[in-house]
Amino acid sequence: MIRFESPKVTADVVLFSIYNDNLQMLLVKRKNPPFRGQWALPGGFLERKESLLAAARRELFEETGVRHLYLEQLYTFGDPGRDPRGRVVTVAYFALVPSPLSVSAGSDAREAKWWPAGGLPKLAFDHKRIIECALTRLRAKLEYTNVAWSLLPKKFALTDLQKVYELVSGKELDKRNFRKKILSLGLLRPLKERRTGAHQRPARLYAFKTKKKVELKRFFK
Amino acid sequence: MIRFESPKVTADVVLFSIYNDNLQMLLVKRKNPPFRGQWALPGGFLERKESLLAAARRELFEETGVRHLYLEQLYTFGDPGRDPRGRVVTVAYFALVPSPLSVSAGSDAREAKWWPAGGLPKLAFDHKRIIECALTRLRAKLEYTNVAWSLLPKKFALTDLQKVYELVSGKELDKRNFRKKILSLGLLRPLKERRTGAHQRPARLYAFKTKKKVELKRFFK
DNA sequence: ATCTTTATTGTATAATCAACACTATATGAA
DNA sequence: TTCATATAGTGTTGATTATACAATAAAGAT
Repeated sequence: MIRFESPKVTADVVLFSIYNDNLQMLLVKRKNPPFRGQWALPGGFLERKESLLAAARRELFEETGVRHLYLEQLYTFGDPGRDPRGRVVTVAYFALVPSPLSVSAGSDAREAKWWPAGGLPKLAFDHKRIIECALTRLRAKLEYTNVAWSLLPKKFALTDLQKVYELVSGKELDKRNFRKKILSLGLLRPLKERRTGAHQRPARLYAFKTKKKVELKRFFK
Repeated sequence: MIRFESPKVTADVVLFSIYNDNLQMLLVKRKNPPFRGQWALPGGFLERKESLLAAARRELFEETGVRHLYLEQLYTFGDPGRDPRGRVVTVAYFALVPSPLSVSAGSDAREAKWWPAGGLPKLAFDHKRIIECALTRLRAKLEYTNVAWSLLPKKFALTDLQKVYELVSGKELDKRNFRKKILSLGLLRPLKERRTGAHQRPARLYAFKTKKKVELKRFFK
């Protein structure tokens, strides 16, 4: 029934974060051919007795040192010819970490770097397509789930949350309507604490009541 | 970099249709071990130089003779131990065909049969889980896309469309509100034709203006 | 005090959703 | 030809939700 040597299977991860007023993505520089020296998604081959999710988690940890994050399967890419070494089927994952995140310390020696979603370098393999797929998914999930909240730290101001929505969707939102809607969901707990900055009124901080995934009614517009 | 013999990759398909007042799914009886004689999803190993989508399409055609249908990637299952023969990664697809569909003529000699979603037999491998995943996807997509329309023939009455929504979602819908909403989308073209039945007023038939996938606002409730 | 910067709050209008019941038109039987 | 039956078709009202829009509050720096 098996008609040829099996494809190789990899797990690759599209990791998003927000800092510097930008939606950013983590890429690593390839140290081996093919595409040596080019930027690519972190990822690698599935190990024996390892689930796909575990492989994604392991690869990400090796590159970034990050262990706890939002991680879900994105899509599987398996067109013949997408890897010059031979048949490779890639199960892509989609991940979110709160900003700010220092990512320098990968145990893997590869260079890892955050890139703004708007200004990515030339990418190895079909990784451009995978990233487009991830961006589409992120924007879509923003509308009907609370995943975007994984991009924030434990304590945050409502303005921060609004910023996440604006940066990901690329649309400006009305502050009053945003706050009304978010608060009406009843998923945020206001904290005693405030955050103060230079020359401004201090902002009240909030925390999520739950870390669980929630399905919302379609969100904005 | 490759540490062990590669996993095998299969494409399996969860095919839905509606007839007999039921949401039905196509299963095939396995003629070889493992799970010989048990029911399973149609599918099989990826061929050389064949894309994942092409593999799903080919497997489905071999089992059912169906060529034109709605087909999208569902999810990839790769836990170690899900196939007793060894490591197998399955890319599952999700398919819809209009009813009624005669499916008897698979070129493959395997027995194929439609089963109502509510009364499935014991299934081989982890196919029960895959089917649950597909049902969840179908119900979700019903709410914010027009995919469910792939379950109808070219010409249909509004009652038929409502029936699709009711059978998939398991909820009864108000006839007046349903018709208002569907027609307000402007995606249906009323035909001259009517369909007549015994002892009843004839129903006007409609057709979809487009076959393309459309993203809708969240649909019912 | 005053200036600067960001935080916070409410209202009026429009659009959408949800609940609800009767009339219309065909067939077949009396 | 009338009647019974079965499904098709149609509007209104009240509730909820979405949108548009601008002034005041609190802190730090000078």
